[in-house]
Amino acid sequence: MSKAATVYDVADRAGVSIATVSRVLRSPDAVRPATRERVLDAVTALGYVPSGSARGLAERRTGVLGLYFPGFDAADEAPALDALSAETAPPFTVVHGDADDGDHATMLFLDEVLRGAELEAWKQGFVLMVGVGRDDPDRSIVRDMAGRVDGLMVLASSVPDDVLAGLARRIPVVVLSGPPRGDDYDHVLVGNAEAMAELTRHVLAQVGDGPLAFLAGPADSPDGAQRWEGFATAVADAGIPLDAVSVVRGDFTRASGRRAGEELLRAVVPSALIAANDQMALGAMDALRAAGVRVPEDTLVTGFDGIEAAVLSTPPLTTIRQPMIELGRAAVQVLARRLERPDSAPIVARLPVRILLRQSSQRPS
Amino acid sequence: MSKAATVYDVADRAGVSIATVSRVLRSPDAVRPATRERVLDAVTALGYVPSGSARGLAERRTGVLGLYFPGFDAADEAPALDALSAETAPPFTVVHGDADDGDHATMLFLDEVLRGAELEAWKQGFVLMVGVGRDDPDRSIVRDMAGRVDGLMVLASSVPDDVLAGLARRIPVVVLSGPPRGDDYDHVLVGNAEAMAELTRHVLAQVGDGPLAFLAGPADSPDGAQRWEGFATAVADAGIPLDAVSVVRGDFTRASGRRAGEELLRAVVPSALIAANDQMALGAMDALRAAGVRVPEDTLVTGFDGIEAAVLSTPPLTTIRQPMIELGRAAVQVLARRLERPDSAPIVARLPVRILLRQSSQRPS
DNA sequence: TCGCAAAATGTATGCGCTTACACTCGCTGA
DNA sequence: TCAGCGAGTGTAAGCGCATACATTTTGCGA
Repeated sequence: MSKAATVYDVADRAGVSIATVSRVLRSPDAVRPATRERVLDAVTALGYVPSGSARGLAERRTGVLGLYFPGFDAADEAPALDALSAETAPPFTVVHGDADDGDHATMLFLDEVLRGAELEAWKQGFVLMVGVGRDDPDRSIVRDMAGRVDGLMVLASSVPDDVLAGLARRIPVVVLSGPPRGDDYDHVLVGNAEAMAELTRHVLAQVGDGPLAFLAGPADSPDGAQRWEGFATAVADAGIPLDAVSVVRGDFTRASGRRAGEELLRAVVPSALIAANDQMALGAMDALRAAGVRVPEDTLVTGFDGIEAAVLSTPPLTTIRQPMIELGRAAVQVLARRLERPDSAPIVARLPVRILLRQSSQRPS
Repeated sequence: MSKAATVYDVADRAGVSIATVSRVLRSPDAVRPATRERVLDAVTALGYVPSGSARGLAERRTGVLGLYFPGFDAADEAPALDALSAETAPPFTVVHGDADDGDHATMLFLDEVLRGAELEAWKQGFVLMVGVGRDDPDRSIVRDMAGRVDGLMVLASSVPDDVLAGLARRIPVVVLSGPPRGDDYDHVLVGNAEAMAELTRHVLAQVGDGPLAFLAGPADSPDGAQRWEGFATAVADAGIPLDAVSVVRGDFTRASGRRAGEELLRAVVPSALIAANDQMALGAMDALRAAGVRVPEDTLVTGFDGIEAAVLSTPPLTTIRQPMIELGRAAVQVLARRLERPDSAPIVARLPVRILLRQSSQRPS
């Protein structure tokens, strides 16, 4: 790590000017093969790696795209870890039984978005920088990132409107999966409401006007709202009055789904139970099973998200899978396009959702 | 996006020199409150965001850490996606049944490492840049990253030795979870072998010298090798000759585990079956169940990885969970330490693994 | 052999910021 | 009253690279 070589060092060693060194790296055929060889030899000999900062400054573009996520509260309360003094720790610990991991779900989705973004960024020749939103008054990660990247992708509502507007004055911004708002931004949307409506129709087609139940998410969840909306649309379209539907609200956890299921059963056994996410649907199925209600024979159940546990449950849970990987990829594509055509009209890309029909929603014939 | 304001613009508007602007941003109390106000006003008015490149160049450090992963082959063959022309696509598609997602597992682990790294990077005031290794002859992402970051974390064997050595001359490098090799690098290790040995002892304590089976991974997998090693150590220590163990090799998939299980059963019903990963263990349990062999009454089974399906299986599968989040966090800590003390001796952090004892390995009393 | 266009290389400037150093004040203590 | 001082601010020199433009070299035809 001896002081990092620069173009000057390479130029010296190869007996050329720095311009030639730069050219060898940027447009190799602009320099005579013999010279090129000399330079490349010097490069490897010195272990030269061009400074991204200097490059970025001179080129006026960094080749980096930023992806900004809302924070996972859970992670912030992570226990302190001191790897540096862990030398004396035992190489393993034994755990009997298992604590429940809790709200893993949304994190997994974000991971997929990230993977998609990384993949596409690579294809387009960009590098990816990631940031997670945490409520830090003075040190703002988004601003920080905005100064380092050519374009920014933000998950809906992870950045306050005014801040976002400020950043958009400097670099292109694309908003992921949130409703178009301030709207000079580019957007990538997912048709959640439409898919939920379709799934609801699928269920209604089987249960006719039997008693219907909806297991809603927290009142302040935008996702939850969208899903309710799709459901409500389909129900209304079918000519069923919305107040004929039993609506119970949970908090997206399996436990809350279980409680909701028990609550529902005290009144009536619904012909179909549509949940705003998989965890709650699974919890409700627990409650149904405990009460001796069979799924799907007596009650149809559907979820939303497509978590792994949904395919492993008995019966397997019908659900809706958002194209998270594609979401990430699409965001990068949109951003790349925007960068090459800064003045074109705002782009809105809309991605198809996958409805996974499984046993829990198929009444046996 | 009107041409991005610079320090000069801000200085002009505030009626000060650029040095003062810089000072307001870097060390606010070095400037008189009144002046500071004027500058800050100008900053917000212009939507000024400092250029990371210029800053990095002047400061000779970027404040960015790089995390480099081995590539997921699966992702590379991802179908083309053209989000920009998707306007006409249907908002959803319906899928009956479900394709198996395949080797999700390792990706999930990497996601966790990433989360850990991001969390810790934030705590330490860094931003994170991620890169995925893909075999691209000319365009090398690692080099690219190396030029943009203050330090680099690489997953074991995702970077050829010679390349890594070159990069290490420029910036600090820490290697994650791989055996110490070239070794001037800092390392973060996980005691997989030790944990596997301990788990094996736990099993041996119950089955005595009953017939033992080991379900190995592919011959070329370093992970698989480590796990075998731990197992072999414990077996040898118990005075059991290694050739008394039935060893069957799989490829880490559930299907291969199932085949291996069937193969084993043709010879003998083992008292315990220790698998090199969860997928194969689950596959083997499928085979055992199909053959009417009860777990854990007749045969104890253990896995490795701690995937979600392992806790959902019947019976729940005993397994070993690597501390992936901590791995990421530790890597950042090590790197941060290295950056502030460039000349201290190579750091080796060793993280404890968690052994999750569940029903599949507990002979009922 | 010489002349000239094209190819190859060198020179010099600027990208936007940090920071060492120089400078200007308004005060303090002698 | 004035030297001396420190706080506050300005000036200017890079940081390492890309690149427009100037200069040299090469290749080729005459």
